[in-house]
Amino acid sequence: MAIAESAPSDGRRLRGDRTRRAILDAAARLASVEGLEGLSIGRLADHLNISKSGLYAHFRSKEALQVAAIRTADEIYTRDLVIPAMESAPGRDRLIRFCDLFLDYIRDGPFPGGCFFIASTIDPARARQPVRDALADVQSRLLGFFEECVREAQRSGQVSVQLDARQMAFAVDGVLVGADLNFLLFRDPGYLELARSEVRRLLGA
Amino acid sequence: MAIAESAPSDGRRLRGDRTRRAILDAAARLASVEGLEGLSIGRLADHLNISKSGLYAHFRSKEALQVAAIRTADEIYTRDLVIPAMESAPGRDRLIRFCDLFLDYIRDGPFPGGCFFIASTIDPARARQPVRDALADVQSRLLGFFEECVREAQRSGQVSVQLDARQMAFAVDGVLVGADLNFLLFRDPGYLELARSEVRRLLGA
DNA sequence: TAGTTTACCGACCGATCGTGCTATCTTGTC
DNA sequence: GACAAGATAGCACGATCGGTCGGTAAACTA
Repeated sequence: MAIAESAPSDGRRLRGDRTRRAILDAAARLASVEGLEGLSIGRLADHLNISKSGLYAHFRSKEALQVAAIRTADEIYTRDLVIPAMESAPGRDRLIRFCDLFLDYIRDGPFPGGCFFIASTIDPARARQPVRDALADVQSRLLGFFEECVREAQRSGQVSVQLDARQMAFAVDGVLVGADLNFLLFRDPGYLELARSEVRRLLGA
Repeated sequence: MAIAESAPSDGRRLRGDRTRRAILDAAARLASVEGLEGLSIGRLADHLNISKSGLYAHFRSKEALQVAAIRTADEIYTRDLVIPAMESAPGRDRLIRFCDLFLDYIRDGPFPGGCFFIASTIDPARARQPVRDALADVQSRLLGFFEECVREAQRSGQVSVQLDARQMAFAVDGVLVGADLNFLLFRDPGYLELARSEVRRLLGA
């Protein structure tokens, strides 16, 4: 719904949609390395072998491109991490599965600069409000997902009800963020394994 | 040792040293917002009311400025966080004290963009090797400090010896990084309090 | 076939980037 | 007072930034 709403018979729009998708995929990948602000229109166009003005025909401003890239990254993470994690049982298993997938994704996923959202969250001090809002929205939903997993795990007795579910969700988020940053800095996958152990320890598994 | 090694009687060098220090302080502050790469010589000079070339006379390249800014930030953190934390008893108390000081620093400290090093660690994908190395060195020492605190806490029986000290240090680092990022994104000090509780919970206090 | 819509391009704009070169002050030594 | 050293400024460079404009080719509609 977000991107394609044209008549499928129109070859012009089909071509445009394909281009737009290619731009957004590349933008999300590049932004994980350069950050959302550091992402430059010129370099992005070069990388796609199209002209800057051709790219600009699809997004009226850099800000519009940034917001669309955030939505694209969100869709990619949902497709590759959230939905597969949903196949695991609700609660602890699901949360651990998500974390494992995320840690794999840092090393082998399509984002060469580590997690797209962590790279983008640093920039927002400079970013304009719509960009900040889009990022905050994604992060809210992520923390909510974690918290719901913890609550479900508490309902089923896997995790002590003494623990604050919100705080546990925050702790898990911290482990993943720490893994991303330390792996980026040291290029040492050991931190990903450390994170894997720590998530299990946190959840008493 | 790092900066001033001139004869204290020479007014010329005194003036230069004062300027250099002012540049580095402002650079560290600005870099916490813009990142080390996003930090621009022109804006930095404007902010200090000096000319770009006047600034450039002190640092032969942007890279040299970046590395010097990292060293400066390191000194600031050592002065304001590490040394005060050293007044607390070794082990758990010292680590908790450091974390509390760090979380206060995010909100009220001299770095308006949150922790300087977290903001800078995102960029290094783009950064040149000397910059990466300087950042990795600081982070190594931080994790080492955490780990030593945990080990000492284990020696004195405050923390179970069953736990992996390296993993605990990593977990504490993750909580602090998560607090910084979530506070930056949501501008909600609640995440700092959440981090405070979580550090205590991790260390069994 | 004529006219319209859409995708895309080349050329260009003003601003800013990092970085040099050449003065010009100020402060020191003799 | 002559001279050197160091701090700082003025100016300009090539490159790149985000962004605009007029135009062309292709695809659709009538």
